[in-house]
Amino acid sequence: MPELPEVETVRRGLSDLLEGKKVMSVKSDWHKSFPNDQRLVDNYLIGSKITEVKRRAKVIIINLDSDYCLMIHLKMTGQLVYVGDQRFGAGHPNDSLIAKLPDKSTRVVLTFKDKSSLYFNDQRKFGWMKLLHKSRLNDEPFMKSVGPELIDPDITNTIFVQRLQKRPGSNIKAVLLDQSVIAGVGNIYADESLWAAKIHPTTLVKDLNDTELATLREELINVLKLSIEKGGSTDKNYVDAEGNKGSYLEFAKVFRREGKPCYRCGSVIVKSKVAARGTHTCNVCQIKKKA
DNA sequence: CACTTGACCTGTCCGC
DNA sequence: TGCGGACAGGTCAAGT
Repeated sequence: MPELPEVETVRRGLSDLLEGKKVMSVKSDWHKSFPNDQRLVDNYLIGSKITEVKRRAKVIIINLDSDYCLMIHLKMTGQLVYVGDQRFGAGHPNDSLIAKLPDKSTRVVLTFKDKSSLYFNDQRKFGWMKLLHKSRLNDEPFMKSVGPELIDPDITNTIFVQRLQKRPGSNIKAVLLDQSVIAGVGNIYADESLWAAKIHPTTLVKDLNDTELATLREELINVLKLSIEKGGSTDKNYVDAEGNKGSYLEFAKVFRREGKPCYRCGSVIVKSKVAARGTHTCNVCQIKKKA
């Protein structure tokens, strides 16, 4: 999906657009995208007002003024796009996307009292929107296992290193992608931060010293913060709450740059498979290390 | 237990 | 133009 910067960008947009909106109706024609009991939907979603839009790792949480909330995971291709009266305005930059909604990727539509709507689009149907009692949120499997986020200032380098070193025999990229170790990093920002830290993705955690891990942490934080500033990365599907694409990939150093020269040394960026994911590296700058 | 692979889906692109 | 296969930003369950 969208990784932490994309989800945070969506959250910020929705927070401005949705707070105070009263839900009037919900429509979904793909059960796995909206796996909720109709009675609960009728009693605790319809007629409720949105009070707050939060994020934890790559999950969005929309709090309602009932005791319930919506927990949303966008997975690979999910979008949450709000359409208000700009659909009818002239010259809006996103007219083309917004005017077409709902489209064939639309899985759930929430309509509000003021006639505006929130579209949950998800081409690949991996994502979901669950209505949960607020007190049960932390019983969800994802919430139970999810680790801390590096953009949280309380997560010191010591904590970061301790968490990674619980997986000494795994390659560093697989560990960065494991949400129970560190939350929010996905394929793009794993590749970007490893390039910046000059670490090859197949290097085993136990073969990295404290200096290298400290550098990796710094670079992860830099990459995540820069991407949030740029509104995230749009590779194919990702858009924010108003249908805008993110611009981070214009600044990417390796991701999707296979065949192009490394910005540091000029060698050709190559694509391989690590941890079952497409992986971009400069194999001159990023040497696989063995202790 | 630690770690890796397949499954969940649709759409697109590439080679034959 | 069609068809098969690989691949796509994520996470689980099931395998070794």
